[in-house]
Amino acid sequence: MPELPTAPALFPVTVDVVALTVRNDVLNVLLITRLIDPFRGMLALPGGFVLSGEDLATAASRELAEETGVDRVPGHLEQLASYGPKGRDPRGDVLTVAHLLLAPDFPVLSAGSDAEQAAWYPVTQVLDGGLQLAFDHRRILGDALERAKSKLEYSPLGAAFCGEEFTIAQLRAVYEAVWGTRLDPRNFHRKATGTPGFLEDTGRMTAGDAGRPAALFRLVEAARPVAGQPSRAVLNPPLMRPRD
Amino acid sequence: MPELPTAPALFPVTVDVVALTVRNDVLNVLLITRLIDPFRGMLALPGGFVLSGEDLATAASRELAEETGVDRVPGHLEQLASYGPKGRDPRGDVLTVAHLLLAPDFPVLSAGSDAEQAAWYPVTQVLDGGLQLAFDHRRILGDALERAKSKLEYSPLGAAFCGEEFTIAQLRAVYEAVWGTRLDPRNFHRKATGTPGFLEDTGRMTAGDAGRPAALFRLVEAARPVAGQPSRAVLNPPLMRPRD
DNA sequence: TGATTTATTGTCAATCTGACGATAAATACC
DNA sequence: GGTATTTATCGTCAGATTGACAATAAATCA
Repeated sequence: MPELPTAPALFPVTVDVVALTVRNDVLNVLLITRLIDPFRGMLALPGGFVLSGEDLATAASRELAEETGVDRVPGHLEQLASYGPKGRDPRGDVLTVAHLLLAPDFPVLSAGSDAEQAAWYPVTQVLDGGLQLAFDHRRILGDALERAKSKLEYSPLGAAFCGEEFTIAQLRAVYEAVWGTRLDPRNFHRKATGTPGFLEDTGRMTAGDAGRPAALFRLVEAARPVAGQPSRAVLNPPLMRPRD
Repeated sequence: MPELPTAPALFPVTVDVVALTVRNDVLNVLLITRLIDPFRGMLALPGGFVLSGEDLATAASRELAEETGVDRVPGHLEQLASYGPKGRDPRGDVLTVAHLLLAPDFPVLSAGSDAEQAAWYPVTQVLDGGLQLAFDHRRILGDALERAKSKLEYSPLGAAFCGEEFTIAQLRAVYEAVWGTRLDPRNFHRKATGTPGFLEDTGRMTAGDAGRPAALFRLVEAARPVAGQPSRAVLNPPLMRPRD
């Protein structure tokens, strides 16, 4: 990074949040309906401008709070990627730093008539179906989905979609929803419980549901991801392990 | 992303490039010596301001070209992460979008006396040893190294450090340098050549080196990463595979 | 009281992995 | 030239992992 040449170009910077959750065994994304131009009336990712003196993670959680009413980050928030600044906003060059939130299903603010209404939408409806998104948000959602899929492969972040305590079946439903596949319950159980440093039996059980009660697990403390930071691989062996 | 409120804050945006290569079996990073304040005389990552009308990837490759003299991107360039804008530049809030370049060893411009001199430095000297970096570049380098390490685990990007054609031993040297470990040559050979869709035998052999000549391989066309885009996992099986 | 549903434990063959022996094919040394 | 050395490559074998699927456990449902 060299000196200020004459005067460097200045850009408005926004954060956008791709909030994903699993509802009714289907992956959902949180979208708001835009009330003003450009793209008025269209669906968009929640987000907004970074304020001066503010950090990216701060801005992302602030915008999430403003547009959904949550009082604190309800899951795992990490940076996804940055887009722009060229040619993604009709008003001019705007850089956006997209973030990814993996969270249990949480209620969104039922805002008044003049606020931007946030709501959950099935991801497939947006990516395959006819739902249009503002700006380049469709591409961002696509990248977010890719990231989420691969995160499940080699990190314990699947648990971020569950609450504090969860059953193996609930965890499996997350994998099935994100990957869009079915998994063998018996093999999944073996792998999930057999992976060292992943799950911890709470000793408690579910009750009241149909079928045999299930044991409740929680994420091992050390496996819990640090907010905003990349999470260490836990589930998968590398290409090859060191000999020493 | 809502409307322009009153007037959104504007930020200078820079790109920084963490260029990694393997020289003499050791992972090296490209650094420049700063000629002006702040941090004059200190080592820093190559980078600079994003110009108006420019995209991030464009800016990154332009800055790399300006500071090293390469005429085109000499390896795999992808976005790493964004940092700031708060509290990382004494002159004020500056957002930087860090990029990661994985490339074969390439010569850097021997600039005149008034240009910023770029040179390769062993990564361990920076992270463990006494070398200080300007701004938050030490943290960025640390993140880049983490990313590079994990990329090798589940993507074919190790080959990005090699030239067009390479031997299995050269590829293994990459893994050993990035991971800082030793790998069993026989098992590595088996895994590398046995992974479908990874390597392709060119039919040609090395000659002149000590020992038995080695077969030359190249990356399978379909496995070649798209510049700037995340690369599909190739080497490792996922946590669990779809049943259907 | 079954019938049904869901959870959990096993079993077994195929594959993969890690440790390491043996052989192949070049250069290096004398 | 002949042998030592170096590096590449192929094989072997036991243990771990995976995928397919049987069997059992423990609840609700009808």
